[in-house]
Amino acid sequence: MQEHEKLFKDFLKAKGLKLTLPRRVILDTIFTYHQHFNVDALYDVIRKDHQNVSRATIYRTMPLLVESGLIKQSLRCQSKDHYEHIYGHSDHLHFLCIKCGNIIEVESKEIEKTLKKLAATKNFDISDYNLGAKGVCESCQKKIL
Amino acid sequence: MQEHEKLFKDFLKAKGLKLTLPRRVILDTIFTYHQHFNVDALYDVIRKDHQNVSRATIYRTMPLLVESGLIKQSLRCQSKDHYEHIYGHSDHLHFLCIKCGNIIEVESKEIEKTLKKLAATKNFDISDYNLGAKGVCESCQKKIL
DNA sequence: GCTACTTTTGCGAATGAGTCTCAAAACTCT
DNA sequence: AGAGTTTTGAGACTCATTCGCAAAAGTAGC
Repeated sequence: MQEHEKLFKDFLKAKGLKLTLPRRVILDTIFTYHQHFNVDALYDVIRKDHQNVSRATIYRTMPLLVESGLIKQSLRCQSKDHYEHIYGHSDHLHFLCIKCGNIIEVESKEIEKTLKKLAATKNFDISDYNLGAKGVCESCQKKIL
Repeated sequence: MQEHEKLFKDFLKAKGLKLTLPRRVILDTIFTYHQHFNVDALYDVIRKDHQNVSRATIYRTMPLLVESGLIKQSLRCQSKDHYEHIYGHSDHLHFLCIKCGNIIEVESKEIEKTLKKLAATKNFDISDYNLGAKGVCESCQKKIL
């Protein structure tokens, strides 16, 4: 059993829940194929090998994965919630290109530090960051429109 | 005509569009009553005095207001898009309390500066920031669960 | 102010991501 | 294997947001 499976299993167990086959398939698929993803795309990938995992189950599993700390909710894009890995990935922020939809990831230690400092001044207990910007990426700027 | 009306009118004109009565009502209501708001709440307020402004028109006007730079899209909360003023408000970031739903606003010059610097290294042309964190606010931390 | 033209509006229908229900299936423990 | 719980898939459902359309309102030129 891989590391992330073990973590998820422990998390579930602590809540009296089970690491079932569909949950395992979802978790493994996420950690095999995807960086950023949304449920729809995930569903398509999963369906290739497992025709019997339903959308509902994926939707039901996402909050568990988020709560477990393995993934987090990320940008909302084209009216869909997106997710990204946390486990095994260092904090970073996103630049979302509004022309091509690509996401550029950038290390963000400094911003993170500042944010924590600010939160401390307000006695706010941060559970999750959301840092980024929308704009136009380098290659889209070069395209003549 | 108030300042923000003039700005919006000029913006619309430049696009060959018109500052109609419904658009004016929407704009004025936003700038009179609201800091953060969502379309639903805005609709209720507007309806008190103007029974003939439809939801569809509000939905259609929001992107124009965003594009004009008067307001921006903000946190998404309870499955609803939220908006906030920009015109007349300095940049700030949000701490959203996941217990009580309150939003704490904090000045963020420093983070902004860092973000701009990072964007510059990637040649990314920022049009809109999105900075914030979720967590638990001071008073909710004190509540015993 | 009136005409001709374009944009806008309100209404209700449509869309679509995400949630819920429920009976059947899968786990877990003994 | 059986009892008791949690999960699941399928499809119905919700509800924010968008769309289509015919009527209404703005605008520019007379």
